[in-house]
Amino acid sequence: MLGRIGKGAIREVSPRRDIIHEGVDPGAVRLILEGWACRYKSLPDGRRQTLAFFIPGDLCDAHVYLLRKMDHSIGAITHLRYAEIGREQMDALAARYPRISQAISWNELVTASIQREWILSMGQRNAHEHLAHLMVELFHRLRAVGLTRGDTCPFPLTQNDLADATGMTCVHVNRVMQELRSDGLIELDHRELRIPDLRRLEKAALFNPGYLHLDHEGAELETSCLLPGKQLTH
Amino acid sequence: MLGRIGKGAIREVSPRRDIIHEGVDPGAVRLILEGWACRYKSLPDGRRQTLAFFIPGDLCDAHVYLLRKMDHSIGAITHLRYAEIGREQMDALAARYPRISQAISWNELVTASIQREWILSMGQRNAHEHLAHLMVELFHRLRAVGLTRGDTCPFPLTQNDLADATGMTCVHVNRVMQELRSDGLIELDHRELRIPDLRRLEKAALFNPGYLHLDHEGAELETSCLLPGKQLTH
DNA sequence: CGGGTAATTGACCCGGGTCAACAGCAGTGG
DNA sequence: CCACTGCTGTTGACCCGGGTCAATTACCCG
Repeated sequence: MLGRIGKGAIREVSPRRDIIHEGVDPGAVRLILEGWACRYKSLPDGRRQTLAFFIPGDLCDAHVYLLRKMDHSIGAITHLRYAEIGREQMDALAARYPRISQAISWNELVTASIQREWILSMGQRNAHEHLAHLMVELFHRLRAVGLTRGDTCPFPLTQNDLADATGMTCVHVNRVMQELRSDGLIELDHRELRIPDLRRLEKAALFNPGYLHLDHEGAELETSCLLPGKQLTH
Repeated sequence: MLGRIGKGAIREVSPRRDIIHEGVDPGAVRLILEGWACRYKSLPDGRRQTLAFFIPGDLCDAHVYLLRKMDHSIGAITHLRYAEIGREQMDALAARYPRISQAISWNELVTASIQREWILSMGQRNAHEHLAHLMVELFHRLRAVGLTRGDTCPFPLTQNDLADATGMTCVHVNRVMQELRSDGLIELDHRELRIPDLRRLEKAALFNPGYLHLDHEGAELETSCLLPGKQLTH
């Protein structure tokens, strides 16, 4: 039923297009249905930092509409399909289906937790650990919404995207990725990532799954339940 | 009246003590009444990263009680006085005073926004810009809760604290701070920070105040309204 | 075939890390 | 009063992870 409510405001954008820009009034919440996007900020001189990646099932800032101005931008990485849910609609949904409101709060908490782990990565992990960590994180998140097949998952990020996200140069990303490959930790081909031995990559990344809170009692509450094909039992 | 409700659970800890540790069940929300604290994470080999600083009026993760386990720790920096507000109490408050619930949501959003700005700092700002930015941010936040006097504010952080927060070495923090001082951008003495020319420091920090959302229509909704001496008009 | 994006490589450089010693205090216990 | 300890700040010498610059090589895709 959620699907139907949202259907009035389904939008699509092409790769590398912004869907909302810093400084404007957010107005609505966005739910990613298909494709990847990213949240980013930039400095006046052009330096740019990716703050988060969004995959299907992710909500772009459920509560931002409380704020007057976006403090960051959101851009499509691949071709993107998303639902735009207006403020009133959102409030109505929350009031009507308490589980949705719960799911959203939970989603926000996990998002914040991921942001914190990114700060840890940027401050303390070296380039190898950082990139490895990023890939492990994305693999787990993709798996949670059923977008992996065995030990492989889609991976549309360019080395430039990885550079923006880690604060490194794409030249250095390239060199480190080559080492990860030659160490047999990852295989990357045609935008498909294969992780032959997840445990080994996790160890190399100093990965501790706790921050993703995948074990939560309300795991089935994930906003992925808003994705098409799922039913809310209310 | 808030004050009274909280009064049953006012606690104190000495400097450098943890008030809650990664892995445990949070159970309650904490409201800082006096002193500074920090949120931090560490890697198994001891590398440590500060994720946020808390000053009076700050709420430590209003919604964390939805999660089973803390994914980070919170430690006192100075002597600290805080209120512990249990889950039921929190829910009761939120139900009774809608403005409080609003204030909390707003606080969470700002906290997340600050985390994002930190990622930007870590990834794109150099050491000078990063440290300058951190000081400007803290100054603004302290001013918003009335803890500045003119161009000065308390500043209990050691160079080690700054190193943990910025991902630099305390040796390098030292050198950069000396340059900021010799450039006349800051004066720091006896844990008191003076910023002779805020605009100039902000420029050096590439500071853009938007992310703090200080101009929000509900600025008076800040959780600082939970601090003693303030009345809720409901 | 041409143009554009993404990946790769090499040579060189620099911001910031590492290691180690030392100075200034405040507290503390004798 | 003083020796001792521990924390914070400071300094110097040296090193390295990762950045910079620039050229080259795949790939698409129309």
